[in-house]
Amino acid sequence: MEFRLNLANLPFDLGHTLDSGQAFRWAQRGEWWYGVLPNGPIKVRQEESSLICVSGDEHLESHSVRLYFRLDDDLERVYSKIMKDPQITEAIQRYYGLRLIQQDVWECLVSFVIATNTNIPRIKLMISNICEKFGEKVTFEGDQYSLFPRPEALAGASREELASCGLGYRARFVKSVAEKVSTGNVSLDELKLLDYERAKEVLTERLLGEKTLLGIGRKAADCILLFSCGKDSAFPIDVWMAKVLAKYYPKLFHKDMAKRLTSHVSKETRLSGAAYESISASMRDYFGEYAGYAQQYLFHDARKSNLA
DNA sequence: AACCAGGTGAGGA
DNA sequence: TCCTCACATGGT
Repeated sequence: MEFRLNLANLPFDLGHTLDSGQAFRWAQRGEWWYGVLPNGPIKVRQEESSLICVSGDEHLESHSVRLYFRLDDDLERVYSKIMKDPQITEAIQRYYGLRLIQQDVWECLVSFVIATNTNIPRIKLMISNICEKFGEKVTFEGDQYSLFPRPEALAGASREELASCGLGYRARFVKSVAEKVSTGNVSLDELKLLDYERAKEVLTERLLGEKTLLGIGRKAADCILLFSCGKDSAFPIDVWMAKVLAKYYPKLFHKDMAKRLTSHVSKETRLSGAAYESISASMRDYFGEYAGYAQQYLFHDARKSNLA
């Protein structure tokens, strides 16, 4: 299956989008980016005004790819809404065409459970390992690829098997969420229908003092909602974003919150739950309905410029 | 050899 | 509710 999507006048930069740390299974080989969508492997390449897509999946429709890369988002409109200051304006200019993408919710959820307290190269390695060990195999252009493992496959894995993928202490969290999802204890389909606050409650809820989804805290929940559930106002705060906020946006916060941020950056203290939510809400107020887009530009810019 | 990485859960004041 | 600590692993 091969088709090309018309990008005429659409701001879109495939490279910036796939290199921005929101999805972990894309790899650049030559002029192509290779990835695996829920239904199979695909390779994509950008020309001046079109996106060329090649997949072994005969049922893959161009519509699915449009949705995945969110090509129907009016990026100029997004820019006009979030361009509030020189910092974000510069990031937009540098990474013009970077888009949020709409990932599969289950894959995104597991990815950001794995993404805690580690770095992006190792996140990619761990995810690649579990796909190879537990994912269904598919052939594309003579090479073997692995689909992302279904919930049942990871629920059925032993903690040792998962740990052997390099997950470390995350193994028990991954097994736990896989069990909750595969038994239907938690429904991921409903998340897109709920508003941001309610969806975040579902992901982070405690029943009788016990967490339903182990390994998903405030930050992971925000990433999942932003990258797979269309909650564009979600504003995840990780160590990079804390640095950005402390350095360029301290005036947006009350003195005590600004201090907590700098103290958090220098590892003296951690952000309390209330502090995280307060700061994140301030950024939602500041950037508006597309605050998550702003976050992604600032995050990518901070990483690429190796912000101190 | 400490320290860091897209943090989180558990336990106690 | 907040603070503190442990946690697997691989790279500097």
